[in-house]
Amino acid sequence: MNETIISKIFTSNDFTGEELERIIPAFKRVEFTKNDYLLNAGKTATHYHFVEDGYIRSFAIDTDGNDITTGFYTRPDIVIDWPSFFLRSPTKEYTQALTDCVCWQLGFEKFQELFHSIENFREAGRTRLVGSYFALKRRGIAMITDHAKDRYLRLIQEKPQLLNNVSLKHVATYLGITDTSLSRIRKEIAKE
Amino acid sequence: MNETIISKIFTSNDFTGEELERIIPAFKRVEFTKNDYLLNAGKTATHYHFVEDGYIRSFAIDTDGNDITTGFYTRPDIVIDWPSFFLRSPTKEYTQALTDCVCWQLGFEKFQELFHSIENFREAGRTRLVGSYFALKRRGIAMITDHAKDRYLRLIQEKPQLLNNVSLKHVATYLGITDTSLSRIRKEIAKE
DNA sequence: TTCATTTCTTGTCATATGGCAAGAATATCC
DNA sequence: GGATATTCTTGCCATATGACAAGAAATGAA
Repeated sequence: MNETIISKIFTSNDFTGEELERIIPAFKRVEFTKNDYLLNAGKTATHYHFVEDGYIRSFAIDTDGNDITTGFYTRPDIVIDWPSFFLRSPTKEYTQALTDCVCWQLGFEKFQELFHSIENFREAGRTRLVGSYFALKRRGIAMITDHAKDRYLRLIQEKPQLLNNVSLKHVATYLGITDTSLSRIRKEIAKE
Repeated sequence: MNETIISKIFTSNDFTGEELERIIPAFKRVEFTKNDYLLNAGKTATHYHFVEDGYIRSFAIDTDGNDITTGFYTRPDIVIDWPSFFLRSPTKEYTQALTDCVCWQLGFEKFQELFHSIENFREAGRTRLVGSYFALKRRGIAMITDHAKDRYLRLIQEKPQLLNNVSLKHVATYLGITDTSLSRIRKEIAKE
């Protein structure tokens, strides 16, 4: 039993020993170098990953050609393009390593095999997807009701190490503002 | 074979005749009166609905007590609180009829039965959920990159009849602005 | 190290949107 | 049908954020 992030995510709380013996070895360790793309717009996701180490972001290009960060991922997050992976269709988002990363990867075929034969695995997947849906909804409401400063403060509270590892311009687009505004917000917070 | 919205959603393109004979009668016709709640915050969703007629919205109450519309639904949309229904957990959103409505309802037990025994049904459900996820993501990006005016124009293009059936203050919160601003945007568009 | 590139900060000014309040229009209820 | 409540519009002013540009700082490459 190796002490990877996978064995912390799939535990005997939720799975039988036999199930774990099938699930855990199905994941393959992969490394990414800073700026590598895990997935490109136009391609169909054939794998998903759990982050063991490092920082990853997903982003979209809007109609004016601007790069908008849609998510940051770090240990022990899942990095998955749900629509692309499940609908077997080309994605419109990019997924990119922001630092050197270690991930654990699962391909679609093995996923299908586990999904169809292990009910607990199926349930865990559905739970995760619905959890992502919920998080997205919360984020949407925060975009409407909170000021950028509040969203920033919440982000650094939830992912304190993020700022040491990713550039502010990516944080800014994630928050829905420009890098200029973020710089001013940070200055204002520093003064307090 | 009655000509309901259900028999337009579940067709022989995606299901066998036998499957349809099990699925279609599982839905129950229900009516809601304007302002009825289909689901209240704090409760767990025990059903979901397809809209045959009328307008429905979902909304959340933010930390300052403001009512924020998170979605509008009309024929042939599905009205479902994904996290609550699938995770069997209390929702934080309200779902409310904005006009008198006719819907087709499916309860959790029958859903489970169909979900576990009909693979096509399972696939259709997953597709729908992932589609909702994708729509939410698009909306999030639009919130960041588009001006309220653009979001408004897109909304009336996608749901032209909406404005005849729901109040502008709900449209405003859905767009992420105040009713005052929406009023000015409409005035400006009218001038053009 | 040195040069080039990228990122971050700061200034000035423009603009989208909000807050509040008052009146007008509309819908609702008995 | 008339009273009441709700919704919508409009005016005034405040503010959060953007656009652009220039310089400072940090990072990366040779």
